[in-house]
Amino acid sequence: MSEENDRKSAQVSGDSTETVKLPDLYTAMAGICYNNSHSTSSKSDENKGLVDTHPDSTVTKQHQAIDSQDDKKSVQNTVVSTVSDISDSQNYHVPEQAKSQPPSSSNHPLPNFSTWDQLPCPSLQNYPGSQILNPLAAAAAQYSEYYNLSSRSTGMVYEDWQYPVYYSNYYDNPADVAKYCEQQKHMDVNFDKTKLSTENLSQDSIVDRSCSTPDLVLSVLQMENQIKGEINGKDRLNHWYSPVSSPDCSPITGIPITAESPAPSTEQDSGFFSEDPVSPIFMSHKQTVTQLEETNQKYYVYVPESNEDWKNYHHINPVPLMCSDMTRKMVNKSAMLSGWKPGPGYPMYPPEVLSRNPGFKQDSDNWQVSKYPQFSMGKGHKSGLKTKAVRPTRCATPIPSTITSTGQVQSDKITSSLPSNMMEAHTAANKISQEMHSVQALSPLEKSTKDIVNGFINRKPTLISTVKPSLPTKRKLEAIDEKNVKRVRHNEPLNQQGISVMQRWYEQNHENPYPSKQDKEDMARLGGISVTQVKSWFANKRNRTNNTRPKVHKRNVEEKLLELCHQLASDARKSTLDNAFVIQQLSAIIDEHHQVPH
DNA sequence: GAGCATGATTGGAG
DNA sequence: CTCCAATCATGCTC
Repeated sequence: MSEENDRKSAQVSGDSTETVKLPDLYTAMAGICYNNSHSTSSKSDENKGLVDTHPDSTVTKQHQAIDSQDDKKSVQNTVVSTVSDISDSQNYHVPEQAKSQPPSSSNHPLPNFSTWDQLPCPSLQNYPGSQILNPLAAAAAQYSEYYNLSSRSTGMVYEDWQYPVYYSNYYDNPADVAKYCEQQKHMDVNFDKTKLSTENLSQDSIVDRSCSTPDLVLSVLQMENQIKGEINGKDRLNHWYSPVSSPDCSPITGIPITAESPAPSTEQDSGFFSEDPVSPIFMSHKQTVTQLEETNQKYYVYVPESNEDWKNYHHINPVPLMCSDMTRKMVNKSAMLSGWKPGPGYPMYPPEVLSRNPGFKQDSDNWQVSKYPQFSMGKGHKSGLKTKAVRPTRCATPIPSTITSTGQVQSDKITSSLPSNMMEAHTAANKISQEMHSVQALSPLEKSTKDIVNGFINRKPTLISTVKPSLPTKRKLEAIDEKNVKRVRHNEPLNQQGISVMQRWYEQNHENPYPSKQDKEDMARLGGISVTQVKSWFANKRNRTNNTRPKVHKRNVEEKLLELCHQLASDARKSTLDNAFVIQQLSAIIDEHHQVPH
């Protein structure tokens, strides 16, 4: 690995001693793991065959207590690894004997469960000193495609990308599938409903939605494997992208989620491709309505208050079916070790239904924004028919009917512009949501959890659209519109990870603080910000530290002139300088000045 | 409210 | 396109 790669790896992995536990497949996919800094360092020999032992691998008494409660349940393998291991599939090693040597449940660091329903509600658990981390963030951060894809969401998203998520959210029973197919047929989008097979759905799945999110995820992973045949030789390429967007969830920084954490979906990384990796743990059948003072919008925030709620998590969880290749590897490996297989009851989508738009260039190693403009129209889609991406999540979904100010205008515009089927689904989602869940205040959760929840409640609103708001070209025009539209701040503070990444680079390159395009892209990716933000940050940084080329040169010229003046003053007493020498020195400085571009 | 820090934007230069 | 300087916009502190 090159030195640069080493550096990048170090940046991604953060503290090399940091321990991240992947409790199991399910929690991994939920983007949750626990980094327990207060735990004891006990790891029995029994587990050594299973885990990638690490000096900091830890087990808490609390975990053990939980474990003991679940001892009777079937044992799941637990993978404990360092972040760097997770970040690098090659290092993500699980010993061979793990397959034949199940862990001792008494030493199992986290709750055992073999099905989704057995996973205790995370928000009810109190892991002292634990932080919510997201190992997938680090893994996904290495894939520039993820970010590029997100950043080039210029307002139009090809319909292909909507189907998987859309379908999975709202049409998970045969009746819905049929309805959906009918709608598609009606829309004349050259839609072949046979591609949406329902044969795997049991008749009673209408009421028994037994397919959990992990089921779904692995279905997609299986599908991804099929798709992957189309793109042989493209190691970096993934058809699905990790639902990771909030850098502060990442073990890169180890920063826990707080009220200051950025919204999972921002203007810079459109929500569709970067679903909130954390909020799912707060989504369940309980909801609270919070009025955001700034926007006067109401948001539902789902908070699991019981294990029962948590069990029902997948009923409303719209985790996008996107994952990085690394995620796939991780999940597949975990699934393999646990012997877990996708459960019945969920339709398998053939690749052609979900494949990337045909405009995608497969033959280039440089998949860059500038080269490949936003999704071109391809076969199977009516020319000119593009739809705005809908963020089909019910986490923090604005309720248009209750919005009275700025946000309402925005939301209504978005929803009313949706295709009828999406509009219907969106409405239905909210309706179902309201029917299913009574509005009530947060119950007394553990303080840490409550704080985190409040963080989400108070975070910036997430538009249901991924469409990057089109800003007026003139700010003064914006001001005029302010009469009715409350301005959305354009200078949201950058996340700490992004700043630290750029700061580090700047300090290391103080003499030449001009990152290359690749450097900028790397920093953007690692920092979870856009390339534009990187550019802007460096421009401001250079300017405000008087480190721009013109300023540096001016300073150099001034210093040389000053030095010459000192020399003149000094040598005047000695009378050793003649006019010719002074002129020569001044000319040299002037010549140098003219050579430097401004 | 002033002062400051910071992020974004603008228009010009190259 | 990048870079720059100026400026705008916003939030924070006092």
